[in-house]
Amino acid sequence: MKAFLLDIDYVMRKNRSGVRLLLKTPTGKTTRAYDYSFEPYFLVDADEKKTDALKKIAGVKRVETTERSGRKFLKVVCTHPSEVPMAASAASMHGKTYENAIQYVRRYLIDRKIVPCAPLEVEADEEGAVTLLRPLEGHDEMPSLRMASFDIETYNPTGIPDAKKDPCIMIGCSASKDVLFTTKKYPFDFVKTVATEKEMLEAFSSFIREERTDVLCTYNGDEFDLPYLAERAKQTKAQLRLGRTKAMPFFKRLGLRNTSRLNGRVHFDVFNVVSFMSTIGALRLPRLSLDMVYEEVLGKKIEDIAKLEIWKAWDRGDAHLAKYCRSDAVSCLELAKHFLPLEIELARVSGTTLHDASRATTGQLVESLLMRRAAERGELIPNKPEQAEAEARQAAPIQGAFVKIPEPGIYENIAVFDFRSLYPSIIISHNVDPETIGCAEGEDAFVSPLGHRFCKNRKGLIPSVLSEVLEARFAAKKAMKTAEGDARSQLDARQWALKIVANSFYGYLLYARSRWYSRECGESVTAWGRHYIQETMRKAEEAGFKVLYGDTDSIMLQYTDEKKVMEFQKAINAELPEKMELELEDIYPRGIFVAKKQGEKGAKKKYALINRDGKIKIRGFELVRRDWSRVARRTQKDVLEILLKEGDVKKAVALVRKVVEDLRAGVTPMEDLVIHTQLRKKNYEVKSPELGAVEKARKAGVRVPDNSLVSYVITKTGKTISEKAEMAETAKDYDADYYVNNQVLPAVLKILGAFGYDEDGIKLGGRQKGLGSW
DNA sequence: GATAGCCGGGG
DNA sequence: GTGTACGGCTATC
Repeated sequence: MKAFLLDIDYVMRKNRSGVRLLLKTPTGKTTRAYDYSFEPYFLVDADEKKTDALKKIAGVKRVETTERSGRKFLKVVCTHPSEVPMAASAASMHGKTYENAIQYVRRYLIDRKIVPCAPLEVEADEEGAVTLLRPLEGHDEMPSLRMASFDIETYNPTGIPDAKKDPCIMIGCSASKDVLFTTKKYPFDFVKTVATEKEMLEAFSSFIREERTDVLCTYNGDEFDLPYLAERAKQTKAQLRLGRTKAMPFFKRLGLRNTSRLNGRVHFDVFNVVSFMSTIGALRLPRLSLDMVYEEVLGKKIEDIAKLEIWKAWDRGDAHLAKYCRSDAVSCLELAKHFLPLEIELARVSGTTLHDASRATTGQLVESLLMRRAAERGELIPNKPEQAEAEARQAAPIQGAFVKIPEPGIYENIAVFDFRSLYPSIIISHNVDPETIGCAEGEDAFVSPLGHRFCKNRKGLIPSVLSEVLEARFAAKKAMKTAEGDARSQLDARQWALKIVANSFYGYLLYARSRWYSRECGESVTAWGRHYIQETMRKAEEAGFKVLYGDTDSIMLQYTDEKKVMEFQKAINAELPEKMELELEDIYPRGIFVAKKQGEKGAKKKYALINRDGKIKIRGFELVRRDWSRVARRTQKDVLEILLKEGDVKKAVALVRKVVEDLRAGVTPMEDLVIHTQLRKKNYEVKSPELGAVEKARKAGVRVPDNSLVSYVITKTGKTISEKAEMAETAKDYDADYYVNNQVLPAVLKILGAFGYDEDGIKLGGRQKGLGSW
């Protein structure tokens, strides 16, 4: 039969080790298969004479010879995966050990050439034991998966929920239908009322089973919902059977995070995906809360409730709570559906399971792919570095990219160029690889600006795999042009996944825990990068452009004649090595560059541009922070818009003055003045404003838990700021001076400082020192 | 400006 | 369970 691998785990049955495959057939059936035929092993770099000594090590079943990278190694086969670490450690006295720190399941996937989420041919006997398993060609789409999501609410009046004592009060689910399990009655069809918490956990488990869920989605279920429910099940003696067996959720540490796995279903934690998107810059948000992410990604608002009000709403029997809980489950499922195609493609590109791919860092994705390809090429997979080595690598930074610092100010007619995939194209064009470096003098080589020599005669693993990735992306983008509907969106997800992986290779060369770390390769890449961008800038100046700014792989030029822009691009591309290309990103009628700090000269990485469609592109500015009042945030945004759309600095200053006047006149609405800060344990020597506000509230008998998100206003009463701070609900007036001097002015000075304005200048409306022509 | 230490998401 | 792994921001000197 044809099938797709949804998940795989290790099993031991009748003292035999093997893997359990979770498979999805094209007809939509989800099924299981077992394979006990794969033996764990590791390699030793030692002479055959050591065979007998190695055989005597506990757990060793057999010793064979094998070849890697054209050299002989001893292959030590163990009976069980769990014996490998001890056996490898014992074997290390006979020779250096390799490929011993590769998880059994991963080794299985590599050696059997099985790619998760990609088509396979499987044959199994009646008991599910695999008799044939091989990969099939092609990029067939995964059959559609049955998805469900859930979100829990807890009763925690004393602060952060404690699963040992605070009960779970609601479980909202979204699948083929929305159902909410709780112990109170609510006037909604989607609510299922049960008698006890125990019954709630069990009814929820049944629901997930009845839905025959393949992918169970959560938002931070790895660290919150699933461990919490597991503990509640323990406390209430409930059967929490969320998998396809009787087993409880399975918890495991993955680096510094916990993961929660289910038996026979994929636990898809959307928060992991979202934080990954945030770290690669595909999602730019100051906070990754479910409501903010939902609004940013899908453009829809969520039912909202203050977290601290949940227990009160429960006590009151407020029906709003049920709606809120459901909407969290619904939005979680929608986000999961939005990101799943990309994660499936990342799993296919990297060769890791959906579970692992959706929790992987970029380095892990690249490493998985390289390990696979190295094995296919018969090359030795290098070891991970020892702790000391990793620390030494981390402590030795290399010279990075070139940045041309711009003159702060406002500019018109800007053409922005980017080198397409600069670092990947440098790696490929110059055969940058830890194995090709160090080419002998006289041999044909690419020589980096730092003098490192990369042999041309054999193509390295890294450039080979990277060109394969870029070519696959090119093919996917080409196929997209004629594809429609689902096929098109699958191709789009695929090209995006390939882009993410391609862009991670350079970082992987310098990642401290990389198996293929090479400082020399990394610094050669940036050196070539600096060379190409500087050469291009020099040529731009020769061609009569003003080079405003440049950073790593992008160049911003000010032009007088638009026709020259395309001519310049053509001329540059004619001289670049094959695979390298300068692209015109966009034309911007206006842009501003801002100094990093007041007084600091440069404006590194801090700019805002507006294109011909009026779309604003902002880089490097502090994102909207919750601990700024709305009046400060809004004024900053308005100033930026006036500058970009109208190019009128005076008008921007006038707007700020109006805001200042309103504040002084006391007509600014109170809700624009609220500052939100998370209450944290602090030393009481320096009292923070939020702590001042909380202490006052507590004195008045209001219960404010530790770690609350506190909303306060700075009032007129008191001497210090913390004395003046008062909870937003009870604040009657506000301190205009504070809002002018500590909120609005600092926010706008980040921008207007670039135009020579200082605090007094804005207040008085006059221009300051050395202004340009605007 | 360096560096140590904290925190994310969840209720 | 062959593995024990992050990175950005802030406070503080």
